[in-house]
Order: sequence, then C-alpha cells, then structure tokens
Amino acid sequence: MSLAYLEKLNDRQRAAVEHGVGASGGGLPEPLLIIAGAGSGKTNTLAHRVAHLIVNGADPRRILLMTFSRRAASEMARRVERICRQVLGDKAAVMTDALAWAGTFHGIGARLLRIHADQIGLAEDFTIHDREDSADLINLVRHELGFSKTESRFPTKGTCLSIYSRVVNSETSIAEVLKAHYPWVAGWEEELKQLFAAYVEAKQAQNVLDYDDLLLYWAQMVSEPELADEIAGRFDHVLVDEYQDTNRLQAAILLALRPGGRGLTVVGDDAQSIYSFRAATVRNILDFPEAFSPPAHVVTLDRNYRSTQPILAAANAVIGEARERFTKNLWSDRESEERPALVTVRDEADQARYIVEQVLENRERGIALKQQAVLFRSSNHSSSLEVELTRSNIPFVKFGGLKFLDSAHVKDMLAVLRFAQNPRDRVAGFRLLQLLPGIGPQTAGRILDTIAADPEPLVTLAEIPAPPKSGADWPAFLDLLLGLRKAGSGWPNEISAARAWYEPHLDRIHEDAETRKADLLQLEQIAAGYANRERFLTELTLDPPDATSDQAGVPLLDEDYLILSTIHSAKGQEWRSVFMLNVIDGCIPSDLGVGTTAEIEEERRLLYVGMTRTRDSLTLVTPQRFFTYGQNAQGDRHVYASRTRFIPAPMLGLFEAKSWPIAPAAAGERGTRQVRVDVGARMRAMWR
DNA sequence: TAGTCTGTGATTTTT
DNA sequence: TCACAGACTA
Repeated sequence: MSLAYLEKLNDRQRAAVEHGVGASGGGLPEPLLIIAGAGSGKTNTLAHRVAHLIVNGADPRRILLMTFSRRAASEMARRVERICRQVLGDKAAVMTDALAWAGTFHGIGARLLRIHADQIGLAEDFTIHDREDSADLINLVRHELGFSKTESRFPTKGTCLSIYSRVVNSETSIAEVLKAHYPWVAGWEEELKQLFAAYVEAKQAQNVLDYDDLLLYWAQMVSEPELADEIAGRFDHVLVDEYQDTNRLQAAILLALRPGGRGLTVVGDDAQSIYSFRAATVRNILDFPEAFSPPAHVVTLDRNYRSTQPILAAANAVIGEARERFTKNLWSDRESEERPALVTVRDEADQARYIVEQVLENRERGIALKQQAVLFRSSNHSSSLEVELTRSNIPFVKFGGLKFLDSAHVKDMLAVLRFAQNPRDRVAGFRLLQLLPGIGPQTAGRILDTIAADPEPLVTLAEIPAPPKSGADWPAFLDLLLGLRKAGSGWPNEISAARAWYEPHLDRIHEDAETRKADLLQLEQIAAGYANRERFLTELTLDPPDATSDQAGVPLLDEDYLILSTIHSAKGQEWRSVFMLNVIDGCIPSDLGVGTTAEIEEERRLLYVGMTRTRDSLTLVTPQRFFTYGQNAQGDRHVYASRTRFIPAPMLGLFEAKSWPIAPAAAGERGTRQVRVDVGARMRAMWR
C-alpha cells in the first residue's frame, strides 16, 4: 500500500495526520488538538487525517466531521476523496460517499433530532425557525404577556432573542448575561425570564425549533445516559474544524459524545476567534488539552503556505500587539519585495474609485476578478463601492449581510410551504393568513386560536366559516393548503402550485411585483435541487444562500466576478489579491465594539483574519473622511477618520504608504504632503 | 382592516 | 437618520 500522500506534508502536518492512527493496541486515538495558523494548510491536514483514517480501516459511516459551513464540509469531502483515490483507486468514491456525517453543528443536530424525535417527545415533522421567525415568535409572546405596553420601553424582539440565545449558548444565567453584555436592560430581568419561559412553551406547542434548540436538544439527548450511548455509539471518530468559534454548549456536546476524548480531533486557531457575539469562547480551544487525562496531544502548525513574508510580517505585527496570545508567529519562505500597501484616500467615493482602478489594473496583469476580494467590517461599508462597480460594469458577488431569504416575498412563499409542513407553526400561519385581503392581525390570531387545539389543524381550518371579507380568496387558499398537505403533486411541483397561488397576491401587495417574481423563480430552481419539502425547508434555513449578486440570479460558475465579503464571511478563504475597506478607527475597530477590552481584542483579530486571506498582494485603504449615519445625537455627519489603532506609527515601516489620487508631478518638489486638493479640476468639473 | 402619523430607540458580524 | 412600534382615522 502506497502512502505517497503523506510525503507531501511537512513534519508537523504529518504528525497531526498520523497521530494515534493504527496504534498498537488498536484502540481509538487519544484526543488531539491541532493549532493551525492562518494559511498553514489546515483544511488540507484535516482532510488528510480523515483520509488516513479511512485508508487505515476506519468506517467512513462512523466518522462525524463538523465544519463551520456546509460549503466547507463538501469541500472537505471532495479533498478526502481525492486523497483516498491515490491509495484505494476506484473504491475511494464508495468510501467517501459513505462519509455521510459531515456538516455543521446545527445541521447534524437537526438530523439526529429527527432520527430520535420519538424518543424525546418531539414530533418528527418539526420545522426550524430562522432568526427572523424566532424574533417574530418572541414578539407574539411579548404582546401576549403585555410587555409591549409598559411605561418605559421593553427591549425589542431582536434584543430579547439575542439575550435568550446568549444565555442558552454560553450556559450562564440571565443575570450574568445582562450584566456583561446588556447593562441597559438589567431592570427587566424578571420579565425576560417570564418571556423566555413563555417562548419555550410556545415553541413546543407549535412544534418548532429555533437554531439554539438544535444544539440544546442535542445536548439534552446526550446527557441522558441511555440515549447518549446510542448516539455516541454511532461514531468512532469525531473531528471538528474551526474549534475557536464554538461555544460552551457545543463543547458540552462534544464531551458527551466522546467522554474520554478518544477518537476526538479538534482544529482551530485562537488568533482567528471572531464569533464571540455568537457566544463562542476562545476558552474552548485553550482549555481543551486539560479537559482530559492524560491531556490531549497538541500539534502546532505555524508554517504558512499562503502569503508572502512581508504580508506575514505585517499581520504578525498586528496580532503581536494582542494582550493574550497563544499561537506563534507565522513564517513562510515565500520572499517578496512587495510590502502591503496602506493607501490614504480622501473619502469613501475616492476609495471606491481607487478600488475599481486597482481591480481593473490587476485584471490587466492576468489576475482574474475571482482571484481578488474586497473585505470590510460591516456589510453596509461596501455600498458606495457597489455603486461604482455597477457603473463600471464590473460584475461582483457579495457575501454576508442581507440575505435573499430576508425579502418579504421569499418569506411569504416559505411561509406557505412551512405551514403546509407544520400547520401548528404559528409564525408561518400568522404571516400567511394576513396575505389574504380582509384578514389582519386580529382575524389571523383568532383563526389560529380556533384551529390550534386540533391535532390536524388544517381539518378545522377547512370547517370554520370563511372570514367575512376574504371572498373568493378563502376557498382558493384552502385548496392550496389541503393539496400541499396531502403532498399529492409531489416535489418540486408543490412549490409551483404555491407560486401560482401567491403571484396574484404579490401583484396586489407590492408595486415592484415584477422584480420580485424573478426571485421566486430562482427560489423554485433552488427548490428543485432538494429531495422533498422537508429537506428543502430544513436545509434552506440551516444553510441559506449566502451571496447576493448585482445581477438577478446566481452567476454561472464560469463567469468571472469580483468577490465582496464581510470579514466574517471570508473565514477560511483565500485570494491572490485582497483589499480591505475603511481600515480606520470607528470601522475596525467598529465604534460598537470598543466597550470592553475583550471586544477590542476581537476587533484586532478581525483585522488579522482579513490580512491573512491574501496570497500575493494586500491593500489597506484608509479614507480621511468617513460619513456616519445618525448614530450620534447630532445625527448625520462626516468625521475626520484616523488610521486604525491596530496599526500604530512604529508599525508603519512594514507597510508601503501611498496616497491616491497621486499628486501631479509638477508639485512633486514641494515635498510629500498627503492632502492635495485640485481646485482647478473641480472648477472644470462644474461645467462638464 | 388598511393606511397615516408620531415618537422613540438603535447601531455589526451568523448558524 | 432610519426603522419600527403603537396610536389614531377613514
């Protein structure tokens, strides 16, 4: 048997791949922690480990592989197959197809819950609420409890949900969460407790789970010894990627799945921990070794294969200022003369023009648009760039921020399907009923109340008298729902039926119905890719399409387009050329994230994550003026921005400072002041 | 029920 | 500023 694939790894990677595999005694490997710096071949190492396990006889059906996104999971599966093929030949495809338990924590949780639903008193056809749905349900409960009419304002639905979610995911008390993260809400602790209790009851009555429930129910299942044996017994090896971004609840699940740690491998980089707002805690990865006895084996990968040395030098310097840090500096033997650029521009408009110019120049030099990315802290930072790109006919795809699924018409369509799937889902029903003319919140609520008691609510729905003003729309509505519920027409025909019913209502409700219809067609195409309605709803909620494009529809794979992405969504990716927007105080770190030192530290890591995404060229742009929208009492204004505090003056030598536009040559002798206003050009421009 | 008006709170990142 | 919630009116 040839193990040539191991030859291509460096010593550390190889140690991580081989740890405990085929050990004498034949038991499962001792727990392993791989600290993998940015660009150190982390994905590749993990894929090799999985492949190595399979090649050495591990049963792929009994390997649980958890990644932070489904895209990462399928990428991993692809690599595993490629490696296995070198040894196993054509058998590899069969083996890696059996790698069925690869996905996100939430996705795997949903699957296990459906399998064991019966044993934990859950109806198997539960539907899953996304954040918005959860917030809507909290809102309904909030009204019922009368908290919407209090003297001083009760926190909004979104805030309530965030608090709830943090309490659950961090396994702490409301009081602690309020004190640490929501001090201005501290007076509402009792009411919040009531609200959450009622929220939990509502979810159960309606047979719905929210994101947090997928983890929470899973954790509950595995804390019950008998069920724990059954579930943990499904797996021999459990491997977790991006472990620095897991929370306490997820750690608890892992520990319950592999109590002694045998067979457990986790990979991560504490310097890239950027999800604490989701209750992720870097302690998980730091405390991992000592959670076991003997402590877990640790392998550190610090050789970077991605970026050039000058880029790493700058990134190392930025993370070097961190108050706590556990990973070593990254190193690379990719020499380069080119330091990362720190470019000063006048304002956001110039920033956009500069990016467009540079992107096009890069493309002239043979770097495809897809190999270039523009990163930013917050989704709205790219808006002026998006305008400029559209003007210049540069196609782009944006990751992060507002989603396709958030638009009202898409949610309406999904509500139809969800209500048919689970007629006890009140949020879906509430939304759906109000689409009919003559039915508002009052009537909708009453109808839902009457049918709620019935085990098959749609039967009652068909029997109750039609609401007075709904006219001919009522029977059509019933026909649709009953038809869908019987699942007579099959998938994906069901979604066509739903769309046929919905479109007239869409025309009535929205002015811009035509553009919205295009989205619905797209939704229908996406739907065709799933086996049935339940799978479609579940997977769309757990793994929503995360990109929006300037053009309608998802761009074809062979088209070239520029990547725009939030730094968070850029995790794990790499490009040949990376631009970062608004590298100024107020954006990175965000004004909102400077409350505590822990928050500031996370913002620093965010900059680090962004900088380490690139292979060849890195450009940080700092506009001198930045427009803020009314967050301050004064309202709308622009501020004179300064370079981010994470790149203090002593660090400037690691960068190539430039300003743009380049001052005309005639003025060159007079020294190099950065601000230069071409008044003449402005005068001329007035008349053009 | 549906549309308009007013006052207040909020800010970002995502499964 | 903007978005949203609640109140008021036709």
